[in-house]
Amino acid sequence: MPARKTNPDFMTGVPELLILRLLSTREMYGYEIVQAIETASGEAIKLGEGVVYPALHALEEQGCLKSRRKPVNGRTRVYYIATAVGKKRLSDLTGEWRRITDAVAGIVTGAKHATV
Amino acid sequence: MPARKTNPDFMTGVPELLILRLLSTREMYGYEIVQAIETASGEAIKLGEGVVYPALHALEEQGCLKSRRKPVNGRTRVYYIATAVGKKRLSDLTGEWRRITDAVAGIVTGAKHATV
DNA sequence: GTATCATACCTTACAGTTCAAGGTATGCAA
DNA sequence: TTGCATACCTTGAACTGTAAGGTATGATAC
Repeated sequence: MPARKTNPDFMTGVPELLILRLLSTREMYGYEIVQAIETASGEAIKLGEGVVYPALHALEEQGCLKSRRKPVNGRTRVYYIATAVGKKRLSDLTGEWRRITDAVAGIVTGAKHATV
Repeated sequence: MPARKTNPDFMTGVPELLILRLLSTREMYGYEIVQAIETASGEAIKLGEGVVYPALHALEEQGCLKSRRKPVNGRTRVYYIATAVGKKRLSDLTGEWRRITDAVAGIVTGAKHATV
């Protein structure tokens, strides 16, 4: 009852942003993304597979990603990469992310907003 | 149907953080907080009353805030201010906020994490 | 030969959050 | 007396991430 949060602070929308960012450069598969984010964030962000797979499916359905199956060592991987739509989306999301975080930083840092 | 979002990106936990920040310095009332955040954020962040009032009540119940009723011009306002517990909470939240946003910035900016 | 682990994909139940929209009531201006 | 800004509050809806589970393969260890 000490307020157990299932949707942790400051994480909403972050998975989508990071996934689009990673896939805007090169082709990757789900399991790889999970670990890439963990590594690239210095362990600060760990996305479960329950976040990544549904996100990939949703993004593909929206036309932001396209996928292809590729057999590797007898095992099949599903590789995703961002489409033009996905890159546009990434650009929009990045701008939104900056807008919000800059605004929050301004207030939290006490910089108020100038001699008000 | 184009994916209407009710829980906008990057806003989870932000109201709590901002409210605690404002009330860590001086006493304020709900309606005032709504407008203060709008102004201080340069219109970037606008919290509805449906977000602020429930948040105030929850924070008070958790011991993070304390309130007192104060009549002003025949109208009654409920002023809130952060307690020691609330300041501790603010400190924790701020740290968490930095951790997440720094990590995201690192990836989005393409700085990956090489050569850190 | 079989137990276990890492890989690799996937789904579901749950809980918490914000938003939008509504509701009450006062004081002041037109 | 109509309307608006103030000032408080609640409810329903929708979305999101988490945790936990489920399937199946290949490699490693015993």
